[in-house]
Amino acid sequence: MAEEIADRIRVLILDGTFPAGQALPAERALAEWFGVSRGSIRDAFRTLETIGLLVTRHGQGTFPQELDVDRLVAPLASVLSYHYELQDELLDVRRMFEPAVARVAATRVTDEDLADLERILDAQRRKLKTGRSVIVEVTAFHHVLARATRNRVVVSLMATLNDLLAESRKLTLKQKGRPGRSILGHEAVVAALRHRDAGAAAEAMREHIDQIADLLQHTSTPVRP
Amino acid sequence: MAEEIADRIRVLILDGTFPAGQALPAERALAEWFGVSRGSIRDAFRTLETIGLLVTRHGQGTFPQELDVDRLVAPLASVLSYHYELQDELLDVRRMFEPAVARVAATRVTDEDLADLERILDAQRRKLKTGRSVIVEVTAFHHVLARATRNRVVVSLMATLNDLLAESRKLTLKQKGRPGRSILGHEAVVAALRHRDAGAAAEAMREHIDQIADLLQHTSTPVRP
DNA sequence: TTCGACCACTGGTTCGACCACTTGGTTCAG
DNA sequence: CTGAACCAAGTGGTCGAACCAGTGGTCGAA
Repeated sequence: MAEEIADRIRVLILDGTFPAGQALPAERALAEWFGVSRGSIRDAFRTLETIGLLVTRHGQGTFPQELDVDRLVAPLASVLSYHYELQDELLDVRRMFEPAVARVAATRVTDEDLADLERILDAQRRKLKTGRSVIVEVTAFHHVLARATRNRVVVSLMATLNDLLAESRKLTLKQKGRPGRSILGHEAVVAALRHRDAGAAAEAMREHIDQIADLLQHTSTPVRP
Repeated sequence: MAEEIADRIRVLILDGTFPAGQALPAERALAEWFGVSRGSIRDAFRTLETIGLLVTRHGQGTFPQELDVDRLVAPLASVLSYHYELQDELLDVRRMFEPAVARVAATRVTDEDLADLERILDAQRRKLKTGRSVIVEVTAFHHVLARATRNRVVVSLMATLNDLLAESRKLTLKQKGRPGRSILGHEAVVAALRHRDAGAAAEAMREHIDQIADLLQHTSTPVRP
């Protein structure tokens, strides 16, 4: 079966027989090697491609892909984003998760991280004055915060949550006075980080998320596109 | 391209044109309908299959799959499990996440959940007396706890973490006196849940995880297989 | 009615051919 | 010698036809 081929190729990639950056044998060669048809090889390649283990380049070959945690959760995001009934649960998760992230970030944050966060807040303030959307800044803020934990899995999970919550953000950030309140929450978090105060950071983030959750609860559910 | 076909089919599934439980048109029919070859349809099917949106049954047809969050993160787990250097970071994540899970679980736990938890602890105690491995019970404990949050995303994330941490569990649970201490932590959590005491539940879980982290820190890193 | 053979579907696989793209060498005009 | 244009070989992308292998219904004989 093609599934078995996929498994065998996966093992060969992960054990280093096929190093990243170097093209795999051609589809035709692999077909002959495994004693199956080229179609089966292609089926296997499609599977490995969608889980982010391979990338094919027309005319050049098929290449093993470096581990990229972000890409691994991307399919999750793409599918879940169609299921709006999960949005509440995702916010729930974020409410459980982000205060802890802020707490850890406070113990590991670097001056560079703080500078980045300040820059983001500055940009956010400028956009607020002209009434432009601050979704980009809000998302970036949470990303840098996750990065400050020095934990790749945290960064990845946060990226997923950010993607999935983009929809609800569009909603909350449109509301009167909401963007202003959002930046207050962020500023409180940054202040806590600057003092490396883990408890205060977690508390500030908790309040921030609670505010958002509160707003969402008082908002009609988003219309389907 | 096959990728475009996959997108179009995905939309048709998610908007209900192809309801779950009812077979899609045959590959040959879809090929003609979209004006592409059967191979391209099959390529698209493989992609949609690996992200858990389709399931094919030989001789019967191809069926849209009900949303199953577990299946969505399964590829993540399968790949990450090959990268042992992420284990520390994963424990880190768990330490951020599980106390919050326990906190929320305390507010939503049902009597059935509590009964299940008690049953698991009983089994764990029995196995302890005979010195058998309690990995299954430990894993089940965290699963039921996640279930008690009534949040499918939490259950899914916890399942992933559980899978990924199975390796390190084998290590810690082998140590002298460790299984006994593990059940003490679990009992404290259940006691807090029984009183619907969110703060105590979170605190108990925090202590429990800290103990595990402590043990892992004093343990040589696992050998690569 | 019951059972078995058959048939019409389904996906699974194979093969051969051609197209599209990339690369690197070759050729030829300057 | 230089540079541009060309060409050929290799790659993945696509196509079509054929056959294999399961599934479920139909039909007919017992």
